[in-house]
Amino acid sequence: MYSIGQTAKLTGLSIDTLRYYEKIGLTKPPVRAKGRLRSYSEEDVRFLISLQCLKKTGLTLVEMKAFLMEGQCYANPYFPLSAEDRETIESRTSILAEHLARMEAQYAALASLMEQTKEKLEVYRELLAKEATKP
Amino acid sequence: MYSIGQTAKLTGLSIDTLRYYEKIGLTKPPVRAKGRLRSYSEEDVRFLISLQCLKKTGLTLVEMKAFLMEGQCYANPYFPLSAEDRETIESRTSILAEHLARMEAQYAALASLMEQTKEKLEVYRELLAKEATKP
DNA sequence: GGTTGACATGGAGTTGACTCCAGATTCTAA
DNA sequence: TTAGAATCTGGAGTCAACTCCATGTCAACC
Repeated sequence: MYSIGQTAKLTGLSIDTLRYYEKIGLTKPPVRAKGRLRSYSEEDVRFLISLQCLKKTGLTLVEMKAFLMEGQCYANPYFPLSAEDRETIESRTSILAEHLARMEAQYAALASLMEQTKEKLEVYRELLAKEATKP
Repeated sequence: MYSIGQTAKLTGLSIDTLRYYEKIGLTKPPVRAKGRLRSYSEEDVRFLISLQCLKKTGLTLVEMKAFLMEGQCYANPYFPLSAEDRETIESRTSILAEHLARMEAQYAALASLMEQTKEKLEVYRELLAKEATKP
């Protein structure tokens, strides 16, 4: 179990941010050591790290919250779904599918930008190379 | 030439955002029709669209501004560099290289997230398929 | 010739995501 | 036992990036 300070260091999030995420309900309140101090588990830490990955794909905190609530199983795809009814499964599927589509669009845009950037870099590098071999 | 309203529709940016970008110096002031009304060219529109692509790669407006100023050649890689001195070329090269590295990291993170999401989707779809074939 | 609609300006307000602060509590080391 | 460090709470402040507002100009249509 980690203190809030250790958790901040492990995840790269600030102490304030950890408390903020808890306040807005993005993370569940962690256990309290001695009934007072927040105490984060290994799993909590992994979860916080995966949150940052999701964030990088451009989701807002509110979207992430909705995403995680709807698909509780994000952490564990083998979450007991058999008890869920068909509609719930379909809803989760469509949320994931939409999110995937957005990520794919972003992926394609990134790829094209990277390609352009590489070409420009090449032009510069050639220029520098030519300069270097001048008399 | 397009009015600010038409430009907003074409680019997906709001009228206020177009004026805001101009105010902070991210875009150059467009020609004024009848000395009063902003009038955007095809090229202005293309530029605005490419700004949005850059933005999606996670650059802030300030970074984008610096990026575009430093490497004026972003729009045209064959910009007359011969007149520039070696240091300027090196500076542009390193800005582009750093930006490329960031994009590559983001690209890898996205790929891994997409992979995970696809796996989860697969699990759900199988569940739905099984349900469908039940007695 | 009056109303409508698009656009202008300067400045204020909003939103999301933190970040900081004051004052209190508790444990730890000198 | 007192000073320091880490944490607590509730609430205020900040920053980027818009977004809205009041008021004014102009051209066009009825």
